Amino acid sequence: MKLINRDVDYAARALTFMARANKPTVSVAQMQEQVGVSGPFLRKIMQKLHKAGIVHAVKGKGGGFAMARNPDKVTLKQLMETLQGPLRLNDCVFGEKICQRHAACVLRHKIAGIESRLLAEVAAVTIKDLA
Amino acid sequence: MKLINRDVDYAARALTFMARANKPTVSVAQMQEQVGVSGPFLRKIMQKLHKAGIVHAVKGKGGGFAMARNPDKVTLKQLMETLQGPLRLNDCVFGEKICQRHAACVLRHKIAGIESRLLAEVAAVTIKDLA
DNA sequence: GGTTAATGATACCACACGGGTATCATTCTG
DNA sequence: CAGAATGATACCCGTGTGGTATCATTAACC
Ligand code: FES
Ligand code: FES
Repeated sequence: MKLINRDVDYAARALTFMARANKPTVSVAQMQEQVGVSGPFLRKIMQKLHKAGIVHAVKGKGGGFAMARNPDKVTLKQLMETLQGPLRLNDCVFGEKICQRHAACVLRHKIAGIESRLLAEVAAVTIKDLA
Repeated sequence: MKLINRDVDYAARALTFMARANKPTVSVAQMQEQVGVSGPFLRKIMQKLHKAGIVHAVKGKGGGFAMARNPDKVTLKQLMETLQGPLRLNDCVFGEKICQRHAACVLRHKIAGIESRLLAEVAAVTIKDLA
């Protein structure tokens, strides 16, 4: 059971790096050594962050990426949602069609509670906390 | 990100069934319809639970499985550990060898905190709660 | 305007894992 | 001995994840 995958891990590092850098833009080439990952792979991650509006990108020579919001406005939860898909820990493994117990299912109920508390926790961690 | 997988889900149902049944032993054949899973698959799960000492097994005609402890002594955490491996949400994705920052890493620190609270939650849910 | 340095967009690959089935061996009851 | 149950394995297959490669596009600088 993984809470976060590598994408999220690398993204957290890259963003932390950017937050500390305090430059207008940071290129992948400048980050890759510190982050400790190959250039192409890091680019793919940054592109996803770009699509999600977490960073903005400047193309062309001298370009790179920059944070689109303040570091304390970017949460771990957002990174997880962006890079590993929507965060539903467990809706019933069987579709609601098959499962008659859905409403009454105690296990699902318990897990829903755990889930909501977990989400609150990952939403409370920001890049600022990491930098 | 899945909190529990199907094995755990089915196991929870099967154990709940057994807890309510209150018979000396329950065979897979008796459970499979209620649990909603094929016989062979459920057997594989039960065998793992047996190895883990959560149920005991009686072979031969008239045999089956029975809970080895009281339902309030079997926790969701134990099922998860048994059926999906040890529960470390995230030790550093890179081995400790590569990662120099291990001790200082803020992200790891945050996640460790989240993890311990999550484990406490899954350890608090017992089969008795579900039955 | 051409070269170079950067991102954008895809397409692809290889491996591990999860979910599930099949098969044969073993043990107990009657 | 026959039948009913678990024990132990071995296998399969679809999907997800980590990672690479390639080409297109944009902007700066000489
Ligand atoms: S099994 Fe479907 S909700 Fe519990
Ligand atoms: S990256 Fe290794 S512990 Fe943070």
